[in-house]
Amino acid sequence: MGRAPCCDKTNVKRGPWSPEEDAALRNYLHRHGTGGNWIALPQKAGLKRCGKSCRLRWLNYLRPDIKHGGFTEEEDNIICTLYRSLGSRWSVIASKLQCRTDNDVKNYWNTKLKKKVMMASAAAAAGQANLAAQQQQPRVPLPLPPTSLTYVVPMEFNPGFNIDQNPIIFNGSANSRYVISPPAPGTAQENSYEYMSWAANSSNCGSGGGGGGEDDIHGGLMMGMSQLEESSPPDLLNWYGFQSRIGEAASYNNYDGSSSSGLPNMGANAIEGKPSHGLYLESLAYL
DNA sequence: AACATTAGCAACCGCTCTCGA
DNA sequence: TTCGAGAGCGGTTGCTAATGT
Repeated sequence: MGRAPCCDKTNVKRGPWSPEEDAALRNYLHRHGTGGNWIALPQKAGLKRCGKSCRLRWLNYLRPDIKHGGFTEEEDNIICTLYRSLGSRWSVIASKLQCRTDNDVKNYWNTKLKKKVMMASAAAAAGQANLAAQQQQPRVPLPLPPTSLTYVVPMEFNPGFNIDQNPIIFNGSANSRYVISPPAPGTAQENSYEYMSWAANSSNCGSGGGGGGEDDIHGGLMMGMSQLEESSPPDLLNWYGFQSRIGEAASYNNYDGSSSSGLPNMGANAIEGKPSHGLYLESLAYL
């Protein structure tokens, strides 16, 4: 035998509240208060609702001292902090915020804030991994650029390379702000074709967001990326991703459809026999 | 334009807690 | 001390609007 229901479910209305019902409940509570008994309230107020439903409607929606939506950054921080220490004690968390209900806080967490926090922690974890990788291997000076290339970026030797911090390229003008943040060594993305593609298309790669995409892979050695078509001014850059070994010739497609071959410049610090990866950035405008 | 999917949120369900008889 | 009614709470559902295909 289970617990007795709080009301006769067959004789109560369920679902969304109408404006008339809201008005009836609001008027009754303004005149009489709850009287300490929500169960008896609906009958007195002339509502065909369960007492629990009335209580919920009042506490979560009709109460004059509550606000909905528009959570501020400060409220986000409070919720996150309290959630970390208390868990899903929504009523306690809501009590620390001005004019918020537990239901509102709970819904906000489940629909928005949780995702926001997860994305932030994933980004932080990736950052930590990158940092750890950088600390693990000593930073090696970038190789000298070959004549036809503005720069060579062997990620393997310089995983923290950030073109933003190398104003030698394009003097940091608005049209040439290219940032490459390689994924952590050992991850699936590291040096992968997909990553190169991402780098060429990512909004991190400059004003205009790239749009280049990638050319063919030749011999599994060399990846040529098409120029960043949408960069401004156009034809400023060629990007060539590469993956090769010292002494191994590679062929690759140029963005214009022609092909080239030869020994990729692996830089003075390349390690014999060890695969290396990177991006060439070729400045057409500055050659 | 039509349909499918997703996001947001109000409301419900059922369990636990509180308190008075 | 026990019991039961009502309140409180957190998890879940289901509806609707927005967005994507």
